Amino acid sequence: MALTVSQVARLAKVSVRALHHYDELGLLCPSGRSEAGYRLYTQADLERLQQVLFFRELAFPLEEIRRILTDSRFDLRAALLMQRQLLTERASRLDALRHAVDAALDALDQGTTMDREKMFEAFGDFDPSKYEAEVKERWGDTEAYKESARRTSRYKKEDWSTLKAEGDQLMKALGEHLGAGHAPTEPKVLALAEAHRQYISKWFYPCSYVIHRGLGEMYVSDSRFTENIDSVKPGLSRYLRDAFVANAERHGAES
Amino acid sequence: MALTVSQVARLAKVSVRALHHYDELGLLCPSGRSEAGYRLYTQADLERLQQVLFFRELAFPLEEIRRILTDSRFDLRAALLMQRQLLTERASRLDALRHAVDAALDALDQGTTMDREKMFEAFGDFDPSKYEAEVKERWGDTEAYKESARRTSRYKKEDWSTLKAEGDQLMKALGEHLGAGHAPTEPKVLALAEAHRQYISKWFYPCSYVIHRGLGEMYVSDSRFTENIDSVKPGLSRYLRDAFVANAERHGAES
DNA sequence: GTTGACCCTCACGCGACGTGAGGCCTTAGA
DNA sequence: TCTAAGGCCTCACGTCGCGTGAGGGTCAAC
Repeated sequence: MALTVSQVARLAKVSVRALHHYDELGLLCPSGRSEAGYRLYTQADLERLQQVLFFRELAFPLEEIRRILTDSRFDLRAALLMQRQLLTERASRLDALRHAVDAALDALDQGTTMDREKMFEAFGDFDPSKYEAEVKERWGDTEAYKESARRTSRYKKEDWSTLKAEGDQLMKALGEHLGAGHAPTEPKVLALAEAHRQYISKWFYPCSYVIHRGLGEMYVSDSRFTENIDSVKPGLSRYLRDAFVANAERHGAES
Repeated sequence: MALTVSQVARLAKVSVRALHHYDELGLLCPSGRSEAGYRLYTQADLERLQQVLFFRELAFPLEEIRRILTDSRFDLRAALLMQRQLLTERASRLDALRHAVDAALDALDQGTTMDREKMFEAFGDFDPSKYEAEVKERWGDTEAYKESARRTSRYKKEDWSTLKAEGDQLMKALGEHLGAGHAPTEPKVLALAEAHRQYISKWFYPCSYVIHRGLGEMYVSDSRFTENIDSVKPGLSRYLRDAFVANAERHGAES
């Protein structure tokens, strides 16, 4: 019942070369080899390949996919729920792009010039896959992770829009405080840090002060987050970290 | 009013390096340079960048984007309509992927094994961007191209599903004739070739016998099409070409 | 004048394969 | 049994679209 490499390639709509590559990487190794050295794939291999392809579709780097699938804590159901969530987010982004095209068409029809910010607002990424995978890895908080996946899997486009608007609003407000020279420990700033923690609790998972503080540390220590957040306002990631730390301290979270 | 490279990068959510790269490629060259050699971008440059990013989002290779935008026949409105269409197709595909995830979740919940074909059916590409761009380039039939873009821009998800099902059905039927050893010139096969021509006329643009014959030639001469079509049944692309040629000849199309 | 942010060109490297070379294996048909 | 076609293997160079860093010049505010 084993399949050879070309049979799998045809079935899964990937190239033979890709399957070789995945074998080399240890991402998807065939369960067996014929006496001639031919790769032989089983049903379990196919199931693993499906997971690989879902994650690949969601732009996860192959090495990261390998790590996720190899992790002893890997849970297929949780993975599928997360993948579903991320596909939903992708669809939402495609919608935004379509609206951007419509706006460009309108501008063209009316002979007007599009606002610069509006021209590009649908591009760029807040890629939740990076966020979620990192949370999972950094804190090993499987319950929080699962809760997040469970909760967001039910979100519709409108939910994602609301969620994103709310998050962007918080970031913007914090960026303005930074720009105005307010210290991250000022009450107004701490109130926003608290609002951010509650935003996470509301939309993703229960976010304790300890976790929230860790999130702030991660914003600074991981350049992917730093870059994304600092695109709102240079220095914002550090500012958030400081505010989250101060917020956690005033609520008695242990160091 | 000119913008420097970092201002544009921030606005458009791309990297400075990407903008350098696009300049090198001749894809997006700044309209000016300061005395110090700094790149200076204008509003027109921003508009071109928006087009670049739309096409990039749709996975067009950069060299191809450059060719399209540089083409004297480039029409912004037609491009936007096509981009809109392709984004719709992408959204449709995301939907299919989401259904695939749901199917995997169901199978997991019920402890069953997914059908192999179903496991992977949402993966792989019939990428219309390749098709449309090639049509535009090969035949320079701008009217047909525009008609196609105009028509399909109004299609909804259901339309795309119907369209795709119909196309797949035709391919499958032709593949079965190939498998059964029927010559491409047999009446039954020619009837399917005619149905295919009408399918194109119905869903995309008026497809003359000359154009249809050219489409068949393209299926054979361009490995991207050959591979895709031959994945249905090996040798199908050549078979289609022969059937389309014969169909055109029986309808008096000039050689 | 100094400093920090910005800019330039140059160039190596990465990830995910595509492509082709050279040669062994399998199967069906003569 | 032999042959031919299609399949498989490993090896390795190359492509595309940048990321990253080096070395050095420019600009504006203090």
